[in-house]
Amino acid sequence: MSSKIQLPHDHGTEMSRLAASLPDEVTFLKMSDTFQLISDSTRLKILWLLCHSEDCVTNIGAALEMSAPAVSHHLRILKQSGLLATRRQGKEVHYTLADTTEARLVHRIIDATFELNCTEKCYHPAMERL
Amino acid sequence: MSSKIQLPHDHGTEMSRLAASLPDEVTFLKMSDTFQLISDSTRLKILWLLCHSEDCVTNIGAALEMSAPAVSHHLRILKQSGLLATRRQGKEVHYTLADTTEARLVHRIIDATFELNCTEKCYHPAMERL
DNA sequence: TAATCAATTAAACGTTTGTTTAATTGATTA
DNA sequence: TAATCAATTAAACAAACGTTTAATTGATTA
Repeated sequence: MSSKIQLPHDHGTEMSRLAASLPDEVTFLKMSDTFQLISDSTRLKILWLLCHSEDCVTNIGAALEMSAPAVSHHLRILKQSGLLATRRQGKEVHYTLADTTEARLVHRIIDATFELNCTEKCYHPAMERL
Repeated sequence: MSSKIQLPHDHGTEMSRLAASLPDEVTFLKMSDTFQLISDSTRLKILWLLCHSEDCVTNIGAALEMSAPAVSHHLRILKQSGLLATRRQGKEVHYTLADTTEARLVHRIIDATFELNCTEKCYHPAMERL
């Protein structure tokens, strides 16, 4: 039998059992941080592009009609969070989606949200979970 | 043949084709707004609870060990966004997940994120898409 | 109708966020 | 090495956010 937590009111719901099995604080913080990354429309656009291609800062800025510093600012946030990886190519820095579980989760969420059909190139076993 | 957008650099990527089929601004704003709702750990906890039960403000506050005004503030945001619905039960107000496509998308995202197994009770055809 | 409990609202506060402009660093090539 | 192009960093600023405390509204019941 699973444990319960005593609540002020008893409405016969699952709430007291749910409260007892609430994931811990750190998990909620990590997950809300991930959602925070895609809660800005500029970052969502950048990720939408990088889920299906890769390119330099200048091209990403041109595609979104945004200034280089503005794009760079968001790319830095996304890279620091571990969602993006970079590769220097001469004068340019090419950004790609990172090869991590978190990045694949975000990829899946974006695909589902925009109802894209992802090609085989995008397929990855860890993405099955969403 | 799909159209392209002229970019400053040509790296032979899909970027110029992607840029031409970028979803419109309003779509990105709507979707980032949805993610903004789950980018706060308190709201994520509330939604995690309400994805699988329903209850009054007092019980939700007790489950999360938070003050009534703080919980009420977030419930208002979630209700105004259309993610939650309410039902007055005497002195209490019971909150439930709304019966909308957006709410089902959020439900799916949360389940996938926390790797919950959703029971039949949670099943809904529109959720198949994620 | 007075008291009580539940929920919401309002005001205030400090914090975080995203953009802009300007300056700087990194790498290539004329 | 001087010039050029790409990218980043820094400072400044307004706007948005989440919590707290205190006051208020809504509904029930003694």
